Amino acid sequence: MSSIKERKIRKKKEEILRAAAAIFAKKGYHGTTMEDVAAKLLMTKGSMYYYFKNKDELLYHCHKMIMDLSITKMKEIIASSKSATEKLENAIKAHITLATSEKSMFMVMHKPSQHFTDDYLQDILQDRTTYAQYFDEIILEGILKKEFNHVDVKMVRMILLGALNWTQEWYDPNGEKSAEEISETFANYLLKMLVKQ
Amino acid sequence: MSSIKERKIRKKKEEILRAAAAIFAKKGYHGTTMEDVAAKLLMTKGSMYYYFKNKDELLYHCHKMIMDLSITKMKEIIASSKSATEKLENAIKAHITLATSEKSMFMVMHKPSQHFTDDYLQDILQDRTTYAQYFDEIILEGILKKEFNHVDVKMVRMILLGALNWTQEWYDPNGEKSAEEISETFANYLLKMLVKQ
Amino acid sequence: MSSIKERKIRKKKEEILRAAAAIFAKKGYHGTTMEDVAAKLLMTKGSMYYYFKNKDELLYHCHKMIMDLSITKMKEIIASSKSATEKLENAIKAHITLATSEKSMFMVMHKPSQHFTDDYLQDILQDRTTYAQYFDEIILEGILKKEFNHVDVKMVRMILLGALNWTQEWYDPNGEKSAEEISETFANYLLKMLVKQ
Amino acid sequence: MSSIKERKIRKKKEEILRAAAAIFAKKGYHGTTMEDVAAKLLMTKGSMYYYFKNKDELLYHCHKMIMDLSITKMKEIIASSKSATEKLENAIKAHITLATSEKSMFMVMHKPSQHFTDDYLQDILQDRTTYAQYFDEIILEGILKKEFNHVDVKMVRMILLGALNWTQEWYDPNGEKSAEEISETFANYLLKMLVKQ
DNA sequence: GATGAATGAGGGTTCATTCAT
DNA sequence: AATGAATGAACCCTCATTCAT
Repeated sequence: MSSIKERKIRKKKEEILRAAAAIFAKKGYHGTTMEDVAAKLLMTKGSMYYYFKNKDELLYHCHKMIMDLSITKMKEIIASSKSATEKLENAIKAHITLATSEKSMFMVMHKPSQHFTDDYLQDILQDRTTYAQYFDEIILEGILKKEFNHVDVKMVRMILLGALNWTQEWYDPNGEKSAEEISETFANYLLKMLVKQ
Repeated sequence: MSSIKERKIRKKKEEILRAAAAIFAKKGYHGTTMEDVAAKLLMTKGSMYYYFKNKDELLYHCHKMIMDLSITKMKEIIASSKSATEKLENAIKAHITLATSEKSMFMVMHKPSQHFTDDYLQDILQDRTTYAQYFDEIILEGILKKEFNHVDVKMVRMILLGALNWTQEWYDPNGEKSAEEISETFANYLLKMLVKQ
Repeated sequence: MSSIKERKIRKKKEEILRAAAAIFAKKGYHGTTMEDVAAKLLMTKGSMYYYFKNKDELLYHCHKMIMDLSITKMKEIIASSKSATEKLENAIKAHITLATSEKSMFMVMHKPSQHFTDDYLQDILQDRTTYAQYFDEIILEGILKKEFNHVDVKMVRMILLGALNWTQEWYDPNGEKSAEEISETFANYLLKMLVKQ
Repeated sequence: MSSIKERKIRKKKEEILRAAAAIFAKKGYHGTTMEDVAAKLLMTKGSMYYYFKNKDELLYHCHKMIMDLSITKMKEIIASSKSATEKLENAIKAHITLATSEKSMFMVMHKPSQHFTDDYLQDILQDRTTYAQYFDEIILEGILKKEFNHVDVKMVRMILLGALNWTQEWYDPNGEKSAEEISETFANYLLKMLVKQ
């Protein structure tokens, strides 16, 4: 049970993470100063150290925040009683939804090995593997259920994730296509690689 | 006609760019120091300024080197008298070949807007647009020649480029699949989105 | 109304400016390192950037400090209800007093165009012009009131300022003549150029 | 007797000194790079080291060049069979002529103690003392010959030199007054301090 | 005599981090 | 909980100087 105090702190932490993510996304991790983040929050540099013990921690928790969301969502999808085709469609849509609605957080995740070493890195890579495996699972399920062709699971997953992650490089909230429409289109085209015609 | 001296200097510049790219790829642009690059070349920091007037210039010329190669290759492919299907296959293969054989250079190109401003950025973005247009051209040609389905050109191109660029995130020269095999597999799957069945 | 904190910071800034001026005067602007200044104040190089955002700023504020004093003093003199002769005497004395009591600051002002560009330079030159005009004003007043001969105002002003500024090149606090005496002597001789005999 | 070769070298050295002086005057000693000087002469940095063994030497010889001219001229004036008044007039004119015609060289001489140490500095200061003494000599002669009032020689000399040196701060070859006219005016006013009326 | 290339010592500046208040 | 001030380690870049060719 969390006290009001704890909730307040947690809320503040999240605010900080969002501000940090926004700036990391724009300027890159190294290009961002603690000052930048503090300024965006109308705090002072020093104050942030009360909530996060250093800059790495900021980045690490950004990763965690988004990976937690992603993995939770995938678990739901996997657990649903849908066809593999529908699951994959949903996974694609969920990924794009997250990549666009949480664009900054998502962008921050680029190249963790450039910023972390040791434990944090292991942890993050583990999350990524987990996430990838969910995709593999769906694809495999589709193959077994004869919904999908007999594809090279890993290769197909790489194509999927590549296409999906790339969205955050070009997606523009004010662009001509909404995230929703992009999702539809992507699911449509990408499934052509898989489903029997 | 270039004198021996000019050739020597050009060679040196290329050496420097390769060393820089390798380290940029590993540590990121901001995470790389001029010292790092110099050390890799057994030079002193100061000497590098004889060849490139600052760190930005190093990054910029890495971009140019790889974009020049990419665009040149694409021009060849476009100009060839092949079917659109074959052209797209070749483009996919060429992209993967470059992304894997020149992995470091390729990785360096991530997020130019985080590192450049103004003219350099415009120049780089222009190159990217040009490159993207070649893909569009092939796809369009395929549609007109009835080789491809009537797809949304931009969306398909985005899927293609996403999948292709993502390779450099996971491709491992010592991995179980060679770049060649990956190319084949990718071309195979990706074309399913396009060609009539 | 200034808080204690503000006063403290202002005091610190002034300390820094005085230290900087002392070293600029001895070694010249370019010959002075931020380290030099910091060392004199028992600070670290980095700390100084908390108060002044760069080395230029240090020099600029030295200029401002002394020009403000000079101009304020001149305004007083001009506003006083004395004869032009007395005003000029007072101006001469004031100038020498400042040039000797704030020797370092004064010396720093040499050749602003070698150190500044653009706005700062314009600002400084404007102050100088203002200061020069006060001298012209007094001389002109003297001429109109028939206290002075009908001299070429600008030339006489140049002679005056040249002689006065030069003092800081040779004045020695331990020398045989006090600043006071020098003032007297200078006023005495220089007025001979002007007053009717 | 100097060979053609020696003369050629001497000429080149003088060219270099003039170029150096011009840039020292504009940018200050520390603000000037060997590259700057070389570029102005269409040479390479390295080549200059054939003629002058380092940057200090460049500055030192600038000083010497102008001091030699100044002192030579003063010797002539002193040796002439003119009245003290005329000698002083000539000295004033000579000084201004040099300060304006060799503006750059003249400006270079500012604050030798900021740039030299030890022997070079002693040497330069000695030259300055010598030069100052010539002025003192003329003033003293004027007093003894009853042409001048019984003034404080050193003070008057300081006023004279101050006014004269200051000219190079404001003299503009395209200004409304020629160097010639300035000389006349200055001699006229400055002598008022000295000559009996 | 001239030069291209290299060097290395510094200098200005930035910034993550700390800590007393 | 917050902050102002200080620190020091790095980093980019400059430049006088050297030297083989």
